[in-house]
Amino acid sequence: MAVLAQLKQREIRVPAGSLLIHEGQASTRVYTMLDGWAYRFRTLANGRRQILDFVLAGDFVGAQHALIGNAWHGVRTLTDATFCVFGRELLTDASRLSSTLSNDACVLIAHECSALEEQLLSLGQRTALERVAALLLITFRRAAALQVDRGASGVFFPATQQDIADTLGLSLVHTNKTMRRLERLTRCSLRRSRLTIEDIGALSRVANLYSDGRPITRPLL
Amino acid sequence: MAVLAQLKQREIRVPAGSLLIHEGQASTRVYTMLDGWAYRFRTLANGRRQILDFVLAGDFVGAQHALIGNAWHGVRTLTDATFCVFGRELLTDASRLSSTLSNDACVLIAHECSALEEQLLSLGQRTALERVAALLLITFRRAAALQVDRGASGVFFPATQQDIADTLGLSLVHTNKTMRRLERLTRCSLRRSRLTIEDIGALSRVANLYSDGRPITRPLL
DNA sequence: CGAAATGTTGACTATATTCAAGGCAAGTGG
DNA sequence: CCACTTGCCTTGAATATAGTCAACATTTCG
Repeated sequence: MAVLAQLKQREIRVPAGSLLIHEGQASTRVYTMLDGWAYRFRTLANGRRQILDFVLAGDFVGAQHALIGNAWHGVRTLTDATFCVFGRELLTDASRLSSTLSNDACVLIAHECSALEEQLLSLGQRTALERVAALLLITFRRAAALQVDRGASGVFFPATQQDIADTLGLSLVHTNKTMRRLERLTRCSLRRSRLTIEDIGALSRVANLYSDGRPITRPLL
Repeated sequence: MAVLAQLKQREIRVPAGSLLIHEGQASTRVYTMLDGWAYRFRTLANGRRQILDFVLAGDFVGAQHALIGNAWHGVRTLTDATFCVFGRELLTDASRLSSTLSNDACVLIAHECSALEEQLLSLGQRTALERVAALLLITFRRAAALQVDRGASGVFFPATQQDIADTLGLSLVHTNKTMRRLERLTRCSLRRSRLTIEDIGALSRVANLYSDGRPITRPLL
């Protein structure tokens, strides 16, 4: 912890819609999100965009860029957000600084891999309805875990339907129709950035999630 | 290196089609593949299978399982294969053992993340034709890098069309038709596990890859 | 209040899946 | 050596799923 505090350069506050990291950028900084929402994405030459995952408070940003040199995804904020800024030494020299720190970083990246795999399962094998259900469920769990009421009053989820479409590899129109259908089927709703789920069980059955709902424990940086 | 040799428990040789790691297994061992082909996968409750990526010589297997406790993918061999077996201390205590080792492990996992992201881009945004092209191209590059002739004579790629279909999130039939079409368009071919590419440029243009073709340098374990 | 962004719906089209049938190649046992 | 099986590849036809286009409603924000 003392080591962490020493490496911390400062906190930054950025407005909604900011490009925190460019695609292909070789970043010398690593961030952890303290507050707000963002997403990681890649864009194809023809302009189509794939959102890889959403970034919430506590998540790591820029690890790949620091470790690989330049990574091929960008990061953009969905809301105003605050980040804690570290130098890349946090990762590249972690083992020299603190053995637990270094190990924690590895574990966090491994968790990120695991989340990407679940998403891959969605895009490859799930129907549109299942994809939407899986995304809402996973997002709900993550956001709810950050709230004191554990999501009893619903959670804030600031993605537009276009964002969700780009996450799930579906068209905007089809995403819209599928969300309305899911809403009818399981009484979950996402209106005005507020996600509420009446019957988690019903949604889970539709989603066909791979991992069980066990709360994930992971280190904090 | 001395540390590595000390951690190495033994080498194992497994036949084609073996399940090296079960889905959901909490493994205490970590492997690096020395020779052969394998793939990582997850299965849905309804039986549909998503192949996450292919494992070639030099690749790490089981890092997630060792770091997270239990990870949700399995690993199965496509050919007879040999692995180098390490205890999980390789990862969990890496920083105490050697600072470069610990950092290298992080970098390898970060590369894996990056590869998953490219695959996510395929499943989410690319057409069937583009997906096949991207997979063949990436696989060709990886396999060619392991050969002395750099793939001049083609490379060995032991996946069946069903495997490829499960990798790309397509049906077997559509995969077949698309591969035939791609073969006509770019004069690449995959017959009897032998992948040859006449015109890399043509294939690249179809594939619309995100990352450029720069050879990837990464640490070896 | 008005403009711009986001959400909603229907009709039509394209892409991919499913079903079904047959082909080829490698391996097995008589 | 040859029939026979088995696994994998190939193709066409019918169907389902998702994408595109277009119009309009609603919300958000300046």
